[in-house]
Amino acid sequence: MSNDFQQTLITARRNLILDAAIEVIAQHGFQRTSIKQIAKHAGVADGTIYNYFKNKDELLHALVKRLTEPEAINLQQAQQQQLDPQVFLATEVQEQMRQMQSQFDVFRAIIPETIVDATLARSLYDGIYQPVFEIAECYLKQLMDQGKLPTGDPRVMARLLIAPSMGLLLMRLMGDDHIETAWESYQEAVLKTLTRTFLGDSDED
Amino acid sequence: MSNDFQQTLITARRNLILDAAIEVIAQHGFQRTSIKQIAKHAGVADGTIYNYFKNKDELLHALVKRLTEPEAINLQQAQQQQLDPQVFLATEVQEQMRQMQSQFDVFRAIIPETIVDATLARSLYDGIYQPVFEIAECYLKQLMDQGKLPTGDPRVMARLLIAPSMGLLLMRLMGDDHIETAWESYQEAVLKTLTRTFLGDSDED
Amino acid sequence: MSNDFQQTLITARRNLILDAAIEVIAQHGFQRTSIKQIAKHAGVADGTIYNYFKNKDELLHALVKRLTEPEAINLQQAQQQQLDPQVFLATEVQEQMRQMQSQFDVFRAIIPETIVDATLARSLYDGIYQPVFEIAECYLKQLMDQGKLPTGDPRVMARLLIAPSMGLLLMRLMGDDHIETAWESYQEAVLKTLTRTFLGDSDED
Amino acid sequence: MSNDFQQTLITARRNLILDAAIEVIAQHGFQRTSIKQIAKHAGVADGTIYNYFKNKDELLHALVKRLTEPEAINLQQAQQQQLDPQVFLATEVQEQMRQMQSQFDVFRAIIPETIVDATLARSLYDGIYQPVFEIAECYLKQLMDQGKLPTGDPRVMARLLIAPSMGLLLMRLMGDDHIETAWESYQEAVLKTLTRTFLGDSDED
DNA sequence: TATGAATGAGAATTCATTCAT
DNA sequence: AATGAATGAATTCTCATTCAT
Repeated sequence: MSNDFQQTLITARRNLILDAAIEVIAQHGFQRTSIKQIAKHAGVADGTIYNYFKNKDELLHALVKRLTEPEAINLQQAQQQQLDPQVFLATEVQEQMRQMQSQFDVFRAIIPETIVDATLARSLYDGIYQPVFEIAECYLKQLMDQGKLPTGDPRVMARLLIAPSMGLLLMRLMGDDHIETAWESYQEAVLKTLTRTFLGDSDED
Repeated sequence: MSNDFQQTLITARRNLILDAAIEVIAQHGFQRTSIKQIAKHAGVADGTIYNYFKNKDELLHALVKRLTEPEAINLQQAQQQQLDPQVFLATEVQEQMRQMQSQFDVFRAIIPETIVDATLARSLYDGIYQPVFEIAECYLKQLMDQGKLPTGDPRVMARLLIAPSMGLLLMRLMGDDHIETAWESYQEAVLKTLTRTFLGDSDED
Repeated sequence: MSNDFQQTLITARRNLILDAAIEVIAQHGFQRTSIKQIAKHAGVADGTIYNYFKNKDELLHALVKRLTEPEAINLQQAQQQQLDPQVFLATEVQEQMRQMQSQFDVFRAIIPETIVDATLARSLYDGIYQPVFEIAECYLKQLMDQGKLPTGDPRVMARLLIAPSMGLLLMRLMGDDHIETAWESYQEAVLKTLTRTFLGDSDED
Repeated sequence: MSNDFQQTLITARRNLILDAAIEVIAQHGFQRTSIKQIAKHAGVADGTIYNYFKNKDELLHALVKRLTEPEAINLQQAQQQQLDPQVFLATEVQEQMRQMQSQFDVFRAIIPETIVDATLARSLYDGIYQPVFEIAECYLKQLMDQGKLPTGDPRVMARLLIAPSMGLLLMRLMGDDHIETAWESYQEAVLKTLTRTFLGDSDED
C-alpha cells in the first residue's frame, strides 16, 4: 500500500530528473552538461541523481529507453491491421514526424551521443528504427508481390521511406529555422512526395 | 621565396593535424578525444597544436571551414549553367552524396558537435546547405514559372530535395550497416525517387 | 522488567551489528567498507546503525572495547596465582595466541586502523598489551630477584615475550598461508623457543 | 645527453613525490590522505602526481617497489657466503631490524594497506620476506643435516626467526613508546634470544 | 525505533592550456 | 617552431550522516 505509493513517488522523481536532464542537455549537449547542472535544474542534490541512475551515461540510456518503450505500441497496431497502402504510408510517416516534433528535445539530447557511442546508437536503432524497417520491408514486399510496386530491394526502399523525415530532423537539429517553424508543412509535404514515389502519381490537390 | 616555402610547410602541417584529428575524432567523438590523442596521432607534441589552432574548439571550426571552402566550386558551376532539370537534379544529388561518402569521417566528427553548438552549425549550414538551397530554390521557382512543376513553397521543396540524402547520412552515422555498405545503391535510389517526385513519372534506365 | 528486556534486545542488536561489521571489515578493510555494506550484512537499515553508534569511527572503537573487556578476566586469574614459571609462560603465550586465532577477524579489522589512529591504538594497547606487560614485567622481576633469570631490562624482556606471537599475527595478516594453516604448530613452537630463551635449555617432550 | 639529464630530473621528482607521500601517509594513513595533501607536501600540483603515477594506488605500489628493490642486494650476499651460523643469524636479524628502523615511515605507510589489500601484501611479501625465508630455510636445513640443530619444520623455524622483529615492528607501529625509543636495545636483545634458541645456550657477555 | 531517500562535502581524476627550454 | 612537463579548474562519483515518515 504505502509501498505502491513509494514506488509512484520514486518513478515520479526519476522522471523529474529525466525531464530536467532533457532540457539542459538539449541546450548544451550531453558532454558539456555537468551533473551539477542537471541536479540544479531538477531541484535536487548532485548525489540524488546517483540514487536513480548508476552514472551519467546511464541517464542517457534511460532517456533512450523511455523514448523507445511506450511508443512501440503505435507500431504494433499498424502492423496488425491490413492497411490500405495509402493509409499505411500516412500513418507511418505521420507517427514518425509527430514523435520527432513532440520529442524534439529528447532527440536533440540523444542523437549527438548516438553518433558517437555505438551502444547507444544500437539501443535507439533497435528501439525505434528497426521495428519500422521490419514492418515497412514486410509491407513493401507484399505490395511488390501484388504488383502494386516496381520490384526493388525492400531494405533500400524501407530506408528511403524514413530518410526524408530523418533528414528533416537532422537539418532541424542543425538549426534550420524554416524546418523548425514549419514542421507541420513538412509533415504534409513529405507524405505527398512519398505517396508519389511509392504509390505512383496519385491524385491530390 | 623562403617565405612561400615556409607557408607551404605550415599549411601542410596544419592539414596533417587536421587529418589526424578527423580520424581520432570520428572514432571517439570530439569531447571524448583529448588534444594528447590528436597530437600523438599526428606525430606532434601537444603544445604544437596550439601553434596552429587557438584552442580545441578552433580545430573543429577549421575542419568545417576546410570542408566548406573548396567544395563550393562545384556548386558555382552548377549555378552558372542553365541546366536541363533532370541533369540539375542528378548533379546536385550526386554531388551531395558523393561528398557525404568521401568526407564521411569529417561529417562523423563534425555533425554531433554541430547539433550541440549553434555557431558551428551555422558555419556548416552557411557553408554547405544554404548555397544549395539558394540555387535549388531559384531553380525550382524557374521550373514553377515555366509550369513544369506544380506550385508550392520553394523553401520546402528545396529542403525536400536534400532531406533524403541527409536522412541517409544520419542513419549511417547512427550505425546503419546496410546504408554504409550499399551507399552507392542508395545514391541511385535517391536520385530515382527525387526524379519521380520532382519531375513526374520519368523514364528510368 | 520490560526495561531489562529492552536492554537485552538493544545489546543483542548492537552485537549483531558489530559481528556483521567484523565480517565485512575484515574482508575489505575499514575505510573501504561503507556503512551501507555493514547495514546490509547486518540486515538493518543504514540509519539504524546510527542508533547504536555515534558514527562510523565509534563502531571501530566499540570493536576494540568488546575485544578488550571480557578477555581481561583471563589475565587477572594468571596474576593472582603464584605460578610456576613454566606454567606461567605457557598460559600467557597460549592465551595470547588462542585469542589471536579465535578473534582473528577482529584483529584483521582493527589493526590496520590501529596503526593509523593513535587513539585507537592506545585503546587496544591499554586494553590488551599493557596489562600483559605489567604482569610479565612484574613476574620477570621476581624471577630475576630469585636468580632464576639473568638480569636485564624487564620492559624489554616482557616485550620479547609477546613479540613472536605478534610477529606471527602480523605475518598472517599480511597473507602468510603457512602461518594461517598451521597456527597451532606455531603456538607450540613459540612456546618452546620462549621456554628455552627465558627458562634455559629446558627438557622438552 | 639532455635526455639523460631529463631522466635524472624525472626520477628525482618521482622520488620527491614518493618521499612526500611517505611522510603524509605515515602520519594519517593512506586512505585518510588525499592526493591534494600529498601534492601540497611535495610542492607540486595535484595533476603533476598523475604524470608520475597512474593513480593513487600505484603510488603505494611504487613505495613497496622502491623498498624491496635495492635492499635485495644485502640478502644475495648473505646467501653466497658460507657463513658461520652465528654470523648468519646476526647479519640477518640486524639487517631486518636496521631496515625497519631506517624505513619505519615507509612501513607505517605500507603495512596497514598491506593487511587490507592482498595484492600489495603479496608484493611486499615476495619482495622482502619470501627471499629471507628461502635463505633461512635452506640454511636451517643445512644446520639440521649437520646435526647442529634439532630436527623440525624449516618453514616454521624460518618464520620464528623473523617473528620477533616483526612483532616488535607491529608493536611499535601500534604506538609502543619503549620500543620506539629503545629500538637498538631490542635489536641486540632479539639477536641474543634467537642465538640461544637456534644455536643453543651460547656463550655471550 | 527503524527506515532509507536526500544531502552535499570531499575525493580522485582528467585534460585543455601554458611556458620554460 | 617544437616540445612536453606542470598546472589547477572542473568533473564525476562516493558515502557518512541526517531526518521526515
